[in-house]
Amino acid sequence: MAHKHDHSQAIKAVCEQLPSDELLCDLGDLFKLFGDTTRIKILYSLFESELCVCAIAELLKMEQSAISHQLKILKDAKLVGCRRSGRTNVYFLADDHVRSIIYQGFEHLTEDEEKQ
Amino acid sequence: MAHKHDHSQAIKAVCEQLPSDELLCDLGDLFKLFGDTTRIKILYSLFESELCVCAIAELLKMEQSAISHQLKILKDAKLVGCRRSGRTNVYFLADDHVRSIIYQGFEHLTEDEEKQ
DNA sequence: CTATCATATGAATAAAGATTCATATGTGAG
DNA sequence: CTCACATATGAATCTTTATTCATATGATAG
Repeated sequence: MAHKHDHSQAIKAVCEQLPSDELLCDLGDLFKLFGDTTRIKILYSLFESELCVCAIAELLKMEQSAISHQLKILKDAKLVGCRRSGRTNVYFLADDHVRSIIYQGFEHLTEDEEKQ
Repeated sequence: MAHKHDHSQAIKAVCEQLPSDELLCDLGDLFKLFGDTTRIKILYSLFESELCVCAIAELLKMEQSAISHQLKILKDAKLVGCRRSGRTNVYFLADDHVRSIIYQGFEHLTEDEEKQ
């Protein structure tokens, strides 16, 4: 064994409660999507209304290409959906979970500030 | 202007709803903490009971050093707390928000699976 | 005190990821 | 058909970040 004091009981107990490795990885991957400023801003922008790519780029003052790349990631993960309208592509939130996840994070931050 | 069709109205409206840049960055940074498999596993392990470093390392079959580094990140972000007990350091969840944030992500994933 | 266990930490390496640039695709106007 | 606009995408670059290794710190038992 690598260590001297025994916690096999504790480990065993926790181990039984722990979700599968695969689910835990998926969970990490999900939060990773929210763990980038640009993507958070994109998602937040879509809270109220759907938007086309160049509107988002203009709003965030970023290059269209950067936005497109991030939108692709969000779309692949099915956090946003996409619809053609004329020659623009309109993106929208695909899921209300996006709202609630961001909302939880928001709550955490704002409550922290109150404590200070 | 960089583009031709006009969405200044939409941009203006969204812009007013958007939280400050600083808050959005903080939000990204918060989710970044959850966006790593090791950290998610650590947090999840602490759901039921507090644990010392080497118990977590053994549980996750990872090196003590790697766990320590991640625990530092989580502690600096105040997602976990730490208490000395003899010569071991015992870590615990610092905040119920951690549970609810992870829970929301969990919900999203499991509902997705139902749809398939 | 000293030896040993538990943990922390700095530096180095490796891997992942975001942005940019150049260019391709796709669509509608004329 | 052709042009211009909107978007997508591949490759390259730059940054960030996770892990490992070596070692430092800190605490208790004897």
